[in-house]
Amino acid sequence: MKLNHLNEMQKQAVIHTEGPLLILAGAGSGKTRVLTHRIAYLVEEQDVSPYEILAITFTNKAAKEMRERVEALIGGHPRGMWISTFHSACVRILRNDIDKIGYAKNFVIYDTSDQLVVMKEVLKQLDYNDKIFPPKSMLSRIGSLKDELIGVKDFSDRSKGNFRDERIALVYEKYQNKLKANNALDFDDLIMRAVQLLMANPTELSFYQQKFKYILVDEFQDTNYAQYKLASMLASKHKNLCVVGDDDQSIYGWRGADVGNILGFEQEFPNTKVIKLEQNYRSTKKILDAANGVVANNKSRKKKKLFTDNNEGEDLQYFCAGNAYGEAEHVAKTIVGLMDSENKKLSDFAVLYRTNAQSRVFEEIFNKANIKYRLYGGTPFYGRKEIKDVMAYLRIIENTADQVSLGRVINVPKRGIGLKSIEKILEYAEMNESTFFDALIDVHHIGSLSGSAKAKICNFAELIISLIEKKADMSVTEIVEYIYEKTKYIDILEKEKTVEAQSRIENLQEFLSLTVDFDDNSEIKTLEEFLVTTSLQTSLDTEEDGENAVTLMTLHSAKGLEFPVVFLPGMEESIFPSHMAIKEGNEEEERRLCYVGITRAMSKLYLSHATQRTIYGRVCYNSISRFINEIPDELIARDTKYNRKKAVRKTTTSPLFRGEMLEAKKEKITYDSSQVIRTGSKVIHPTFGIGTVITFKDDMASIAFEGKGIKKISTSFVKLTVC
DNA sequence: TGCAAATGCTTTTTT
DNA sequence: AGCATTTGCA
Repeated sequence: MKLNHLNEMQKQAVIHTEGPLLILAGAGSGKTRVLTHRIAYLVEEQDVSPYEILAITFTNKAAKEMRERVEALIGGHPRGMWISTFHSACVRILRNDIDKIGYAKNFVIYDTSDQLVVMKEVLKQLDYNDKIFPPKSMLSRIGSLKDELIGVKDFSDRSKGNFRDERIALVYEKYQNKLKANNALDFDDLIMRAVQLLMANPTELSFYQQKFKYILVDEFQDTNYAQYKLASMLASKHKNLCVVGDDDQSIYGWRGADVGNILGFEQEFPNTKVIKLEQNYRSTKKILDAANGVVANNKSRKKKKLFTDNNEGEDLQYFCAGNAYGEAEHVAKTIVGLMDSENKKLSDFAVLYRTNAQSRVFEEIFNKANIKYRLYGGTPFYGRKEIKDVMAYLRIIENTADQVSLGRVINVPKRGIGLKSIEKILEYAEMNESTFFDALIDVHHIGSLSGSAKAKICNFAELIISLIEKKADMSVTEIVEYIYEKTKYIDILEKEKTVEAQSRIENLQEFLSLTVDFDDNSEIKTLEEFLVTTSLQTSLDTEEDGENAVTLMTLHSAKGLEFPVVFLPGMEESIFPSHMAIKEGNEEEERRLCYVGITRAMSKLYLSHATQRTIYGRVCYNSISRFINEIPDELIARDTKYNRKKAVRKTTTSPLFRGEMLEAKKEKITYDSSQVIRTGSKVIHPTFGIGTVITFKDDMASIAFEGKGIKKISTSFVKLTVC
């Protein structure tokens, strides 16, 4: 196997196969290449069986990519090798042996919205006020407990004496019991339960320890305690644990990721070999220097400095726009310009923003400018109501204990089973200590229900039963078609004749093409398998390859990707760094996020800032981001009259600081001065559309909009286009 | 039961 | 602003 296209450090990382290995891989230093070569090297040169290798990533996409690259290197299918995410590896372990910790093997996986349903029920039953115990924050608290492998018992013990925590411990207990009764696990359970299973069952643990002679973990800086524990447990026999990560790219601390796992790795694993990959192959010198300059401001980090043999490159471009629209227009113009002058393709560009809300303006402007884009994130396909409904039917068929799903669709589409009827069924179930589903079947014995209610419930129960009977000899597609047919879901939507209903129908049809794809291509074609893969899938996984479009995504989703030209808009205090981060003192993580953003760029980087921006419907005047000022001055070309010293002084905690407001207002008027608004002018308003100016004094205009009435508009706050 | 109106949120979100 | 959820009323 040829390794001569690897640099010295990369080569060492590939051939050092025995014992713990920590690879500190800077951005763009070729870590995926190292990982894949390492796996290929083990198989080809060291005669390691693929069966003995476990490679863990965080995303399905990364796992898929790694698998493909390994296949390309060894020229074939690595049979028996586990290349998977933490979660799917855990599902695999749990599927085999979860009965040993009191679950049934056909468990379902609950997503965030399912969790919320369960949590609300818990709080209701405990009679806790959901203002004092908000369901969402209860879930996030419990989530972090699970990330740290703190079970119900542990937490209840350690919260003694703390009034609030004692109560939360009850919530936790009840929540876990409910999940178990539904034979369901949430995402955090997947990891925690897998660890619990292995800890409680030495036979199973030693089976996996024996099996996995070589373990690799990618993005190690993003592991939480539970994931770390899982990896180290599995590796404790052979001690061939190779972890790859970059503490400077740790951006998921808020989700329980612990940089300590990477920083303390050498202490935890004696005789760890440490290899640093510091040569960057991605970016120009100037881009890299900018990234280094920013991240150097962080106090807690392993000292390192990326270098590159790449060209010096161009200056970074900085632009100060009047508002978010001006900012997006500038980006659009730059894209069009570069396509023209440098033959760039749409897919060469990425716009990376801090919050999803920022995408809207870009979408609007790109649509106007006829720039094709691909938006990542947002509501995932599987999160759509209609899709969740179909999935709920499927989940019930697989696991009738799943009350959340039953509750979800018992009256969807509407079949006249109301809340009161459901309560009566629940009562009956509780009295007889049966499941909700069994109560449905027994519906005739529920005296409190009216005859018509009984009939409706009976119909529903029969539908489910017929589905269960048929599932064995039907493909997933056939089952779904059967559900559509029997529930008349699509027919009912068609009668609505609304745009939403139409898009729901399209989604339901799209869902069928997913099931067809599954039926054709999946190795295991059971409904159970379909449910697992879909539960663990996200919007990021559905890629249309070869698509020529500009990428729009958050900085978080951009990790691991690269683009020739990158735009970082919204470089403003309280956007980036976000006001939450400033308030909670998480500045360093934001800075790392900025580092991630800058290092996505290969040859061109554009940063921008808008003096005025509407956030949550309020107009804000944010000062320029501290991160801009941390980029060495000589690397940036400033396409503006903006004065750096002034901005540094201007930085305040409140975005609505008075002085800034006045200053910004002045600037804004200059921005719009090319337009002449007078009585009778036809103007275009970004939200109201076309209108006619009735009166205009100072900067206030009364404008009549077609079908929207007369609005008073401040022309210095809203960008009006005169036509 | 079903709807419209009122209210409440809102950083990031690999699974 | 935009969205989702809850509330209040017919």
